[in-house]
Amino acid sequence: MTLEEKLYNWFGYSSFRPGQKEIIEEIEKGKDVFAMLATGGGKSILYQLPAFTHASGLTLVVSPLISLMENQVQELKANGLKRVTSITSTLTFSEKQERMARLQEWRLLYVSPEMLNAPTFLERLKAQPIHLLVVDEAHCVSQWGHDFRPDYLDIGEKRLQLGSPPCLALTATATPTVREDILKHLHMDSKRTSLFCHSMNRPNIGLFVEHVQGEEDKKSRLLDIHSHFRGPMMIYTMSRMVAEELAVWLEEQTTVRVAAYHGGMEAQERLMIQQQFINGSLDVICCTSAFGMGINKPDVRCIIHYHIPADLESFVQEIGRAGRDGERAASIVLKAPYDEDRPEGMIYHTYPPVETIKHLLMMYVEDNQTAEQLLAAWDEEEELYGRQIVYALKRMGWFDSDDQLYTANIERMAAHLSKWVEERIANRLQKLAVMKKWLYATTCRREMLVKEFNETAGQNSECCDVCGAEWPEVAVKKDLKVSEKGWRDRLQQLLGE
DNA sequence: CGACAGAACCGTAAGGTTCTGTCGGTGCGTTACT
Repeated sequence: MTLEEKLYNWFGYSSFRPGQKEIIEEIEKGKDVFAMLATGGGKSILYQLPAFTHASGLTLVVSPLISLMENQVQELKANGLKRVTSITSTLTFSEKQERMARLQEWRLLYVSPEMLNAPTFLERLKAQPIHLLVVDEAHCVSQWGHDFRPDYLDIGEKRLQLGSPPCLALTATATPTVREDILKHLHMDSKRTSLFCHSMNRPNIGLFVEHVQGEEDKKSRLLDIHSHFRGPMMIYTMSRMVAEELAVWLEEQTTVRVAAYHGGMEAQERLMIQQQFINGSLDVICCTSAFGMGINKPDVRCIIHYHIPADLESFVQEIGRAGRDGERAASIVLKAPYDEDRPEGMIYHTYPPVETIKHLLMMYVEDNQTAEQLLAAWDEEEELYGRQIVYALKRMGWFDSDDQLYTANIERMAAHLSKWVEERIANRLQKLAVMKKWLYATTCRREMLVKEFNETAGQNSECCDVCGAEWPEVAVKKDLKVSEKGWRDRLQQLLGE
């Protein structure tokens, strides 16, 4: 059976999208593959097809968000592909046991890197031949792994323990440095890995940066932008509070249907807002970086950065959510003078101060605690610090087999940890510096952006403000809020006020 | 680390200056199988 026939029989598609077939062929040969494909470019079929059509074995997918896993599982099941599941913390203990007991039945299993790192789970998994290990959103290995979710850095080691199955790393955006980082941490041999890198450039998204004086200017520009674009928009801010305040303010000032979205909100509410935006019953989302992964809405016309992101990769990820339908769209950064220094505070805030490191190490010495006991002593706000430190210590090999810390040389450990923190901060400040440089670009912004990804810009229908481009004209839609309000009123009348 | 809001201070009062406290992103896991 040809690949096309398999595709039709199992998924009902009559042809592949550009680039898909070549990648699947490499996977079927058992090779390691790194694939950078534009979002919405059909990444999941790359491993789903081999997973179901291959004679035997399990395809293990490591995915960053539980909601993404659940979406995928639901979608496949709805298409009649039943031998797929996920194992996550949302399940009860017995549900987890039940799904693990049926490992040989599943063709496709979705898990988080943290779950993969759980010893009991890994032991069960080792008994099962793994046909392919997929790392979805692989940029998270580099972007989140080094401090926020350290388990990401262990996927490569777990891969070895699972008998080194072939590995497929998937992402939409990765700079050359991030790419190398991913290959290194997943133990993919760069000489023997097939690389498929489609351009990250999105020619239909115009790039604009506006240097404004302060909050008032930003807000008045928001109104201008809103009345120009009309269509669905996303507004990124750096704080949860600002996201909420902006949503309220826009609601008062305009007729737009708007909601806030950030990581501090209830999961159910987040899900609801996400769906309302996707199905068109919300026009604008004021959000933090929590919003976006897995959002595949074709007609987003404008991405506004009310605050600047801390690096260009995040920026590219975020603006990439505009214009998926190929129609004209825009990225607009509103930058006030002090904005460029804002992320710096956040970067420092992420890592434990040197005194904290020493304090933690002294606690180890005095109480002779294990890593787990020590982590339990940290309160929630400091949990991240505690985890970073414990993780760094583990990496440096300073725990014995009983999870006890070697306490021979605390001063030396503290020095090493401080150096590690300094390097992380320096690394992120460096990335921020590139972001700042881009904001002050005096030559074509697109050229500069794609150059960071080792590409050239080529033909673009929209360019940037430096090149003299204007906001793209987009089809003006009807004023949605008015009809929505009418609908609400009618419903209220039906319900008897 | 650093921006900002609000309180405290100065004092003819009013409004300006200084001080203090608060705020700042992304998510997973967490229980025990016979």
